[in-house]
Amino acid sequence: MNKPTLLDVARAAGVSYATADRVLNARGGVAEKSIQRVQRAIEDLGYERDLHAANLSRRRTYAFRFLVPQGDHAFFRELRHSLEAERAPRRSNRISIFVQEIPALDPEALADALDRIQVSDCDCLAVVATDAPRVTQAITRLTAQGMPVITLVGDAAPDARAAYVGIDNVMAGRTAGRLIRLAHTGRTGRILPVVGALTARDHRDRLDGVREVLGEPGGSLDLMAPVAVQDRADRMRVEVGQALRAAPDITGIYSIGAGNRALIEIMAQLPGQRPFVVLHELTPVSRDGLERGLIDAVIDQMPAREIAVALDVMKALADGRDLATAARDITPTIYLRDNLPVPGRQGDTT
Amino acid sequence: MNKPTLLDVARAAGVSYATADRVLNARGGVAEKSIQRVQRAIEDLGYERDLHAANLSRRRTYAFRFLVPQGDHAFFRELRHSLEAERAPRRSNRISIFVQEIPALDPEALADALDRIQVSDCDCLAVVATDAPRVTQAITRLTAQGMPVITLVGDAAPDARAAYVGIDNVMAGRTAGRLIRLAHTGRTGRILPVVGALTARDHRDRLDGVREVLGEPGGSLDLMAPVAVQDRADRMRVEVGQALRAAPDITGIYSIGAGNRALIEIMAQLPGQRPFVVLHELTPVSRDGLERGLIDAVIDQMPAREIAVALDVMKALADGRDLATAARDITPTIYLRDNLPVPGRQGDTT
DNA sequence: GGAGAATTGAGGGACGTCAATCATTTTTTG
DNA sequence: CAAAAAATGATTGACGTCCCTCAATTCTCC
Repeated sequence: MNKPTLLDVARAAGVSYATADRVLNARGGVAEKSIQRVQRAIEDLGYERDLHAANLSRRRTYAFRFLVPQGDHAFFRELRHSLEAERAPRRSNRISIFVQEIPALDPEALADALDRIQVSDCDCLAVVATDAPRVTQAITRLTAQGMPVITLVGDAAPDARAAYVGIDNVMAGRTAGRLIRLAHTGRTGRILPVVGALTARDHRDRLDGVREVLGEPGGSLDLMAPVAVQDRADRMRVEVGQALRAAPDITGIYSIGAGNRALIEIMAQLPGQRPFVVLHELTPVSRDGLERGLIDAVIDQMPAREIAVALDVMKALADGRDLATAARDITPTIYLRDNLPVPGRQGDTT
Repeated sequence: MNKPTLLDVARAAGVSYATADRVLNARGGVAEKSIQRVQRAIEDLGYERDLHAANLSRRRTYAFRFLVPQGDHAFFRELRHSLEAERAPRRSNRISIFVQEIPALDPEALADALDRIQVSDCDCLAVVATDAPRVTQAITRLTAQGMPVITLVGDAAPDARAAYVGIDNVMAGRTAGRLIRLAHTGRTGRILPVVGALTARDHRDRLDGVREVLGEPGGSLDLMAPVAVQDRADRMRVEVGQALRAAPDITGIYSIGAGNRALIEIMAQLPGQRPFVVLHELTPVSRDGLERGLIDAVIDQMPAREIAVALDVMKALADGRDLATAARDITPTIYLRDNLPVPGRQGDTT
């Protein structure tokens, strides 16, 4: 009735505990036919090793390291905050979380940090990656040396990293595009895309996505040339203000990056019917914008959930478990003013 | 450096292991000043009991029971499927899941089932509740007898149950309303709400939600009287077909319950510009409708996530942990054709 | 100061696994 | 067939906790 133990397996296989243990842990020195019998017994009894007892016995702990960008951008601040929030509950599951902050938007600095990582430093590494040659190379090295590496939020080295946890930015852009189309049902319009910089892969992907959807047949929307604001509110204020004066017939704005505080302020001051606005990341600022009706939709990648999923995936990797059983799908989530989560915690697990 | 053990605590407190153990597990027979010193040491060292070792030692297993409605409605089928999917991974964490199917839409049958549950049957109970007096009474009894009860998907006995895991249906209705408003930017329209039955609390809530939003100032949408189709596709086909013939100027349909296969078929056959359609629950049928562009948005309560969250909450309750640390917020999620999750698993944890 | 009660210490046997050691049995090989 | 090699069995002490017993110490109160 109860879960079978390894002793049950040994008895069922007609071998000693020691032999069953040798098979289970692949210690070698076991005759082929004994291996068969033990595996047969494991099958028959539905034996599963008690991971907790095993970890207890071998004093195993899990050391997981995260390389995340520095800086005060709301998204990464939230990401780091979620990591801190997971620290205590995970700790009681023998998981230690190490967070290392890396200069943002600097592939070389990231590669340097990756190069300094030793296999002995941790059991699994998660890195907010930028797809640069040296980064790919460093990830490949770590993987080759036996350390599982996952990419978080941004992907790189798709052949080497064990998994990517994050949204598909083309999908996110398409989702924004769909919302914009919805809001233009039965009318034409001009849409202004605002990016941080077109050199950023994620921004290009989102732009591609929105372009795909707006270009679908049946639409009559004019996607303007993107304005780049370096993720800065001051640039946003200037550039978007200028664009709106130059083209007062703008009916929609898709802000792909950061600096949205200024965008929301502009909307607050705009006389008459404001354009339809979609932007990314649920932050205190964007939440406030939604609640005050100054913007229409926020596309969020749920950083807390990303961290939770990343930790689950890392645990699975460290245990040598099959990744298929770990959910790692993160879908861009749409927030309108009516389905905002309660400000507290959401998406974490224990 | 390593996590302190109870032996470390005992030493730090200047007492024996036995005394520290007596304090930790409140076995009594300890002098007040010793209690103080041990608690002090626990604080100082940041000691946390190793739950896995403790469970191992006391052979603790968790028995969680779920009362879910029978029937082949896609949502509950998905809910039951998610429960099955969680069975194996949870089992290896000493959690046994028992699922008991209850006649759907039958508060009396549910109350009967609840009445038959003994405290010894399980460590925590999750029930898809209907807010009926006998149900409330049964939940109150179980709680009083010391079994934590949570409500799932549907709430009842808010004073007695330990937590509710599920979406806020008013919020879901509001979200639908917001989407409908978005899709009617700059134009007027008539919206047809379709419910299963107005006796169902969740349907009423959703209807209230959509009414709230459509009634907000600045709108010019006419919310028609709801049509009831008993969650059945055949009724849906008849009723909605009739409504569309009677009022060809319908510009939006909000389907609050089930039977959407027929709704999608109707949309496929409609000549010209079809109405804007929002419905609930991501199922193979609704997913297909989205992908084929026959409907516009699906509001989903993410059953897999609900189950995962419910299990986490139940574990926390069974361990006597603080519920605050368990995320239990489920927000209605919006799916458009562009942010559909990969059909496989999503939202589960291990 | 002494009896009785309260408190404390010491220890042991679980729980299921790991990672050893050492002795014994079986198989292989020349 | 004997010696060497391979395989197996038996056993042990962790890991951190629970739960129990028994004895020793300290305290309380008359």
